Formats: sequence, C-alpha cells, structure tokens
Amino acid sequence: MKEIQKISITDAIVDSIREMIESGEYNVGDRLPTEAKLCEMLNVSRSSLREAIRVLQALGYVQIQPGRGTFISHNRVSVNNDQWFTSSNVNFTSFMEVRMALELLAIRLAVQNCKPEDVEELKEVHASFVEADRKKDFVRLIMLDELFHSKIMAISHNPLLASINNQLLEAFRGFRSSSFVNEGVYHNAVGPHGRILECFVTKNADLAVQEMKHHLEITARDMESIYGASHPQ
Amino acid sequence: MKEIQKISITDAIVDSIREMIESGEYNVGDRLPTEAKLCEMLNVSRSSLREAIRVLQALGYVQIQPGRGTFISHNRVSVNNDQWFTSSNVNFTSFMEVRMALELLAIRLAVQNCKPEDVEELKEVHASFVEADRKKDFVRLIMLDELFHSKIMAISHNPLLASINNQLLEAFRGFRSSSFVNEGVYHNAVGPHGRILECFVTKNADLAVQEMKHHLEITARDMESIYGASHPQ
DNA sequence: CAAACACGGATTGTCAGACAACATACATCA
DNA sequence: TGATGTATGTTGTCTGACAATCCGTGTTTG
Repeated sequence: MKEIQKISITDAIVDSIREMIESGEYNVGDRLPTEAKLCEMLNVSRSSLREAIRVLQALGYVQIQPGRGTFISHNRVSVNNDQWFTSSNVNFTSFMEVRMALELLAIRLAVQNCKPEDVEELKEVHASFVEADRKKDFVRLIMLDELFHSKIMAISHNPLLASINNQLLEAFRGFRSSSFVNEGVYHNAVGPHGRILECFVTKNADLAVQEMKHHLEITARDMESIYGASHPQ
Repeated sequence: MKEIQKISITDAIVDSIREMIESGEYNVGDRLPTEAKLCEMLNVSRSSLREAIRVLQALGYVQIQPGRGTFISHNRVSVNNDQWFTSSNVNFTSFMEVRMALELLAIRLAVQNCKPEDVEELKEVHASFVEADRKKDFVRLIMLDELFHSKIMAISHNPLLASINNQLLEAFRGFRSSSFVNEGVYHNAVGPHGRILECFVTKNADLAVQEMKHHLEITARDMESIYGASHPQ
C-alpha cells in the first residue's frame, strides 16, 4: 500500500533551480551562486546539490567550470517539457482535466476511508508544509506539496488510483513544480491544504471535494498564466 | 595549446555505463549492479558514481528505484508505456472507481466537444450494438460495447484520457468481458447506451453524465454479483 | 621597467564514512 | 493459514576532508 512517492531532494533542487533560470532571475551567462551558498540558501547538503547541478548540466541548463563556477548555459535547448508535451500530443489542459478527475475521486474516498492515524500523518505533512512556507524553503515546499497530494491518494485505499497518479506525476513533473515559480503561487496552496485537512477532521467529504476542486482550479489558472496554456483547437 | 580536455570522472562514468547499455550488455528492464559493486568495478567513489547515475536518469537511460536498484529504462519515457499498473493488488472495486471517474470526465467533455460527424459515428456503433444484441452475437457484443466507450473517449479530445483508458482496458479486459458472460447483463447496456447517445443529440452534458453514472453503477453491481466483489475491508 | 614566478583565496572535483529510508524475503507466532 | 516482526540489501542524504583548478596579487628577477 506504500504507493506514496516522495519526491527526492535532488529532484526538488533541480526543479527549484530550473525555475530560477526560466523565471529570468538569472540570465544567460550569469554565474549561479557557489555550491556552498546554494546549499545554505536551499538548506540541503552538498551531495544532493551537486547531483542536481549535474542533472541540470546534462539537460543543458548550466555549464560547470571547475575552479570558476557554474554558469547559465546559452544553448538551453529543446529538452524542456513544453516540447515534449506538444510532440506527444498531450497538452496542459488534458493533463489538468485528468488530474482533476483523479484528485477529486481520491479526496472523496480518502475522507470516507481515513483512519485517525491517517489524519495525523496528513497533519504532520501539512505542518511541515506551512513551516517550509514560513521559512521560504522552496525545495521542501515543492516536495511537501507533492507529498500532501500523494498522501491523500494513499489514504483513498485505491492502489490503482495511486499508481496512475504516480505515473502521471513522474511524466509531468515539470508542470507541477513550475507552479511554484513565483512566490505567492505556492503560497496560495497553504490555505486550501489547510481547509482540506479540516475536512478530514470533520469527515465532510462533499466539502473536501469542493475545496480540492477550487484548489486545483486556482493552481491550473496560475500555471496557465505561466505556460500560456496551449488549448486544443 | 590547451586542447586536451581532461574530462571529469563523472563524465567518464556516464560514457562507460552508457556504452554498456548501448552495446546491448544490458537489456531494457535489467537491473544495473548496485552502487557498491559499480564503485568497485569502476574503481571510483560513490559520490562520483551517483552523480553519473543521476545524469543517466536525466537522459532517460535508467530509472532509479529506492531500495530496489537501478534499472535500464526504455529510452524514452512515453505516456504510452504499458507499465502503468502491475495488476498485483488492484481489485475490482478499485478498477471500477477509477473507471467511473474517467468515464464521467470523458462523457462530459465528449458531449461538449462533439461534432456532428462524431455523433453519426457513435450512432452507427450503437446500431451495430443493438443488432448484435438482437442476434445474441456475444463476441461482437463485447467488442461493440468496448468500442462505444472508446469512441466517447476519443470524442473527448483528451489524448491522455484515451491513453489511460486503453491501458486500463488492456490490463483488465478480463473484468469487462466477463460481465457479459451471463445473458441479461449485457442486455442491460442497450438502454443506457441509447439514452447516452440521445444526450449527444440534445447536447445535454449534465444528463449524459448522470446516465453514464447510472449505467456504470448497474454494470458494476452486475459484475459484483458474478465475482463476489472482494471489497476492501 | 617588465615579465616570469610564487602564493593564497575561491570554487569545483573526488573521496570516505555514517546513518536514514525503503523494499524484499524469510522466520516467527497466534 | 495469515499476520507480523526481523534481517538484509539497496538507494537517499548528510558531513567532513582534501585535491585540483582558476585567478588575482604581490614578489622576484632579468
């Protein structure tokens, strides 16, 4: 039943730095902060950070120069997710439609089936999420947001649902993490997560579905404003 | 004069392992040696090795599974991979819950997005379905029932939805076709299909969703009576 | 004076070890 | 028989240390 997929710290760092780059915070040719500073900023170990930077180099985002630093690469080419989606004919709208359907099913089942210990675990995740938000700890924020939703999938006690969701997240990770580019965007998730959690306590499934729906709609809107959401037709 | 480019150990490891994979030494799905063994084989530290493996993962060569190992990946992560579900512990209830969610999404989108020619095609399918029912042609009946639902998925114009559904059907074909073993069970589908088709004509999405929901609930009930429905808990 | 050299600080590269988190198989017990 | 705990193997993360490289600066030296 352990269908929960905890995103790795390294992956979270990759997302975090990639978003710094794509949001224009750093321009082509700029030097990233040193590994030491990035470790401090992101609150992670150097091992994890280095693995993440290696990945970014492999994806063409940065270029590492020993003894000098890490620089934003100029040839950051097509490996990004937008291309991948259009090529496989799966666009953002399709993704969010399916995700909406699965998440709403999950939240209903979860609230109906949850045990006290499930709620406790979810509370802990949310508490960490709020804490990360307060500390502006982006890396863990990304991680904990995904964990929150995965946890709900797990509590739903529908292994097929959790399995499909994991596959979706794996394939479309870029979209989700991108929703955390701007400050304020991720911040918008704190409130809804809290209200959803409240529904677990009160066992109000209908309200939980409604809250989740609203939460996802806002998330989708924020993400669309970033990606320019290529609608079909 | 500085033409000699001293490549890093990590890059060398990447090349080395990539070569192993491309030479066919390891096949898709195979597990790589453990990190410890690879370190010994290549005579490098675990840090360097891990950075290399992360790169290989980013490039799509391998897939890392915590606690299990590192596996040779299908070179492209595709939505059409048939590895979505390991039919292991997925029971009937789980299957129907997910299917319900996806079908309801599909029918809503389909009714909203359908073009006249889509409706015509669906009419033809249904006509054949009724005909097969009249003739008690079980084989064609099973086929056409599936075609009816697949057609709706297609009309929804959500390729991801259609893709997931195809894989679900493939994996759980046994469940569906078995529901038609008994006479009377398949017969119950004729009416609902007709009413759903009517909603396409009248462009009534809400009613279509309602009809589909009712249709699937009855189908699920019938199938449960056959299978003895192993409900969880 | 100018060029070569030497040095130190900053940054990335590599190594080693430890422990946590996770998954699986097996043994144990009711 | 079935559930549960345990042991073992594997990857994930953290920490510290030192090597290798680059670069600016001061020193030496012709």
